[in-house]
Amino acid sequence: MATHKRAEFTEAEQRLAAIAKALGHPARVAIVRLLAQRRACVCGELVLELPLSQSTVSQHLKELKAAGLVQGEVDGPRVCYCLDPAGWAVARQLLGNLLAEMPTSVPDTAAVPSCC
Amino acid sequence: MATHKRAEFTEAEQRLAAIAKALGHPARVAIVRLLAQRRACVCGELVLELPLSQSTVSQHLKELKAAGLVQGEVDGPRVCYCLDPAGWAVARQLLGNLLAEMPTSVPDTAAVPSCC
DNA sequence: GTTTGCAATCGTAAATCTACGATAAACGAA
DNA sequence: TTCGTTTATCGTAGATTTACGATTGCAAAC
Repeated sequence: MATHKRAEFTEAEQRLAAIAKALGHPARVAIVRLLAQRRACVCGELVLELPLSQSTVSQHLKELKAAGLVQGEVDGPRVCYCLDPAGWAVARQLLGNLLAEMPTSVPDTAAVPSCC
Repeated sequence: MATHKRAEFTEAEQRLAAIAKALGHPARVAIVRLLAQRRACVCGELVLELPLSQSTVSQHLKELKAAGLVQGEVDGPRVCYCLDPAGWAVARQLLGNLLAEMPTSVPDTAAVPSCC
């Protein structure tokens, strides 16, 4: 039965979860890092940098695109992938909000309430 | 054949991906938010607040615990769940590092290199 | 038009995730 | 000890994810 009950949650919760999920795989973290370091479209070079096949990398890129973190533009025979600043602005916003709500350090007594 | 090639990636990449993955579901985002808002252990109250069954909530809590974001202490017949400040410190660090590397705004020309 | 090279998609397989009900375990209270 | 409450775990089912090779599609080059 599964079939996700995602619809039962907030729009913001789903958006944040989608972004987090996109970053929830080491390969995709590595990809966005590579794209950021080069500050350029790495196209198929990603395949050379990663221990994955071309089709798998393409799939990961598709997910990052779906999450709005990466853009792909056709550039002749190859495809230029860039980070999408707008998507990262949303990510920064949502993740920042979440982190701001979370306990900041161990001596924060508020995180360990009396009932414990 | 799949079986994840996670071992091929950096320790930091895997750690970050694991944290992101834990936050990659709306229910788990909702859970940590609930725990933060109450700043208390909500135990089985979470089940009342969420559109999920008790066993499913328990499973999500298990994953959050595995990611180090949540702690559970037995408190008599019930279990007290609290956010783990240490885990969130790591999350803040790793996510902060990543976000710092990413493009900050649309007019950042560096994010759209010449080859595009 | 044909070939070449790169990337997306298809098909496949195994593993994992999501979700639930049912059951078991742990604890306090009666 | 027995009962009720609370939570974890087991078993199950379907969907999704991860990964790969093979194929297709597309644009430039020949």
